Amino acid sequence: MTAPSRKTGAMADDGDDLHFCSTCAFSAACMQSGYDKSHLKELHVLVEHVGPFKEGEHLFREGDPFNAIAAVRSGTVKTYVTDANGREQVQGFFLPGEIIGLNAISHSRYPCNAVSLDSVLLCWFSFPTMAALATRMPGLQQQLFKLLSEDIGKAALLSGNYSADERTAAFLMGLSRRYASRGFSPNRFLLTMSRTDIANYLRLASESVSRVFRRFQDEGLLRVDRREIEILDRARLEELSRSILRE
Amino acid sequence: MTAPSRKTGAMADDGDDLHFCSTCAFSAACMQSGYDKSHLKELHVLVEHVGPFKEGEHLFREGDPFNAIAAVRSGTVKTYVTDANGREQVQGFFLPGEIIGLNAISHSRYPCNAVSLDSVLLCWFSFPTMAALATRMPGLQQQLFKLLSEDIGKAALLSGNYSADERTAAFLMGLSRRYASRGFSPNRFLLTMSRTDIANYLRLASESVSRVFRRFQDEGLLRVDRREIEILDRARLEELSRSILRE
DNA sequence: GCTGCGCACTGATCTAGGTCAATCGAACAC
DNA sequence: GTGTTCGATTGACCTAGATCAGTGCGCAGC
Repeated sequence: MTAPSRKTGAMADDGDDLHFCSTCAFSAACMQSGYDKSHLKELHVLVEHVGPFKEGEHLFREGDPFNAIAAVRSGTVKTYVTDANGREQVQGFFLPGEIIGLNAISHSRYPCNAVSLDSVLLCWFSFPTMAALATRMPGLQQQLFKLLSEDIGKAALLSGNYSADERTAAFLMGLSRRYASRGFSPNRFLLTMSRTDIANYLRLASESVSRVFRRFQDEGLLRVDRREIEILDRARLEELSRSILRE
Repeated sequence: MTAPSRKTGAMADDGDDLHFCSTCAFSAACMQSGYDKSHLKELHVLVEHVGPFKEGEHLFREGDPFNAIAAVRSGTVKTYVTDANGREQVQGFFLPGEIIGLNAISHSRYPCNAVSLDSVLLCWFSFPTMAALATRMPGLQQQLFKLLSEDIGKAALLSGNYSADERTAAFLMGLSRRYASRGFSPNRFLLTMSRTDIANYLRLASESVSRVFRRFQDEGLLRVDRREIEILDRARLEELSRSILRE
């Protein structure tokens, strides 16, 4: 929560027509929800644009008091906890447009750490303000319920007992779909995280991730060059990830 | 959602002072949230008491349209999905007082199956009504956010890569705490689910669950007799489950 | 150019837990 | 009582993936 170059009163230099940043999921949601100028007073304290965070900088740490959720504007954020034996358990990667911190509401503290993997820009949304606004904008309330509910499902995905191949395929297809939905190429993208991060996310050893990548490449499913990924056999990868991504 | 002996207009025979059933988490929440008689009109369609469901009967199935969340009044409910190879993945067990179906909001369909493990009584809460009410009762809205947020955390617990011992210990201590918080004995309780269900929940083979139970018994951590559990060395079990249950 | 550093990769082993196959035993029907 | 059934248990293997130990290699600093 200690952010560099914080801009209080977010709307200040964004122009009058853009009360939410273009990449935020809430933007559309709020517009659809009957937002109008009469809500402007709240909006002035609702959104706060911050960043850039440098690679390795923390957005918040486990135990920090919670009062805002964040939308990624650019870059990638990793959330993780450190378990009893000091091992890092990666909980998720957040791409532009995705929302971080919904799991912090219940205990009013962030239950995990969040760190930027590259140069990251964020919007902070004051949660109390958001909630207050939601009582007057049923569509916004519904959107929040929906986002929260989605995150329950996402968290459950990881928990099945799947093979290293299935996990890895699902990880790649998941990224591909998410990039595609933001208008990036679904078939060529850069991994912004290390093999170790991927492994900690998939509950594998980083060596296993290397081996699976290599085998996928040998079998013509994809091309891997360092952190560059090219999907070559989408159908086969979809097939492998079907049991995890469901449908 | 095809319920036996449904009572429409839930309040009918519950007495005027008890607009929510005593075991429902919402009961307290709504009372704290400024609930008063003026909300009575909504309440008449908000809650619907149903049951009993017999062992093995389904409350809902994957893909059913969602319009209500359920609070368990008595008995145990198991939620699960069936993966591509036909294996059952148990997502959770729900004890009296716990809420089922929050993960269905996002897609307006239940994403899993729910089946009763013994004789089950439920309250259904119409979710649209609940949400509408929440716009006028900020405390209720907050409570819903909190429940949803909690479920994200719960779903993440399973997903770590922990040993069979840790998983099993965490499962037992989790049950123990949940029973305790409902006023039951934390040290002696009956498992309402089969070894296979436990194994499918913990992502182990049922044989492994048997072996861990036996070893825990040999080491004096607990006494197991069929489905009866007695916790003997709470400290050691807490220790084993610490990395999963986190504090 | 060289050197050093940190990932990424690869190969050789090890092991936790899965799988397979019996056996046991409580609960129920008769 | 006697079967019968179905989950639980136990033992004997086996295997996916972890671990350990190098090796390779792009890149930054000089």
